[in-house]
Amino acid sequence: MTYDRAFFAGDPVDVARALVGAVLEVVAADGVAVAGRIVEVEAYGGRDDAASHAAGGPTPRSAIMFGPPGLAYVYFVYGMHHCLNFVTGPAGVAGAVLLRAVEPLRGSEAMAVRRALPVGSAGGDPAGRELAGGPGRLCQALGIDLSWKGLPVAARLRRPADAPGSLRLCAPAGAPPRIVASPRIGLRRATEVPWRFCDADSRCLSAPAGVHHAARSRVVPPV
DNA sequence: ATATGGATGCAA
DNA sequence: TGCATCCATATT
Repeated sequence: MTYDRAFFAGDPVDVARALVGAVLEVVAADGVAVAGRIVEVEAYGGRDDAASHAAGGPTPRSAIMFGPPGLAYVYFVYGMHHCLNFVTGPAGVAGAVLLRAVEPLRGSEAMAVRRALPVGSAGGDPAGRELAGGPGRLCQALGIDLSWKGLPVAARLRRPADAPGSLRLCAPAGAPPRIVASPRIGLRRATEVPWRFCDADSRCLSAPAGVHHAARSRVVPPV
């Protein structure tokens, strides 16, 4: 799997499912590099999706969702949190995938510092869920804010090394994850579509897979 | 359960 | 220009 423009040009639901298990590497503005395994995402559509920022057409905030695929869409919510999305679909068709949780792989110390959590194993959170289990936590742990909006997601390593302010995706390692689909979280509208995709075996989810909607959760085959 | 906090978008 | 809303989190 290569995470190039053609990959992101697909349907947000397909892209979301395919992203579970992928490794996200981030070099923040301060030069600190961290990496995490994507364990929870949500798909958002265009005008047809009432819960999408793109419902009702482009606005200054959501216009990027109507543009070319493979760019970061970052927005600010609740006065204190950032959320990271990847734009999907061909230009003219709005869509995005929200990154809701990653499992820390490298740089968990830096993540803990950014999250104002105790560094080291004394915190009693060995799974690291508090580091990046949740869309706002994820952005804080990875050092992502509004200035990242519009940045392309690179599929390959830039040489000799990625410059500060870069996003990169790497193919999953090991066995493919068991993926659970369930309704999206925190929405008031369009709660019926099961467009949240979680690694069923991860302990770093924002909330356990399917707890909110056990009856409407199901294991889905990989893309 | 509730306080927090600022941008966004639409109505007025 | 005002105001309800918002893809959340930490704390009680």
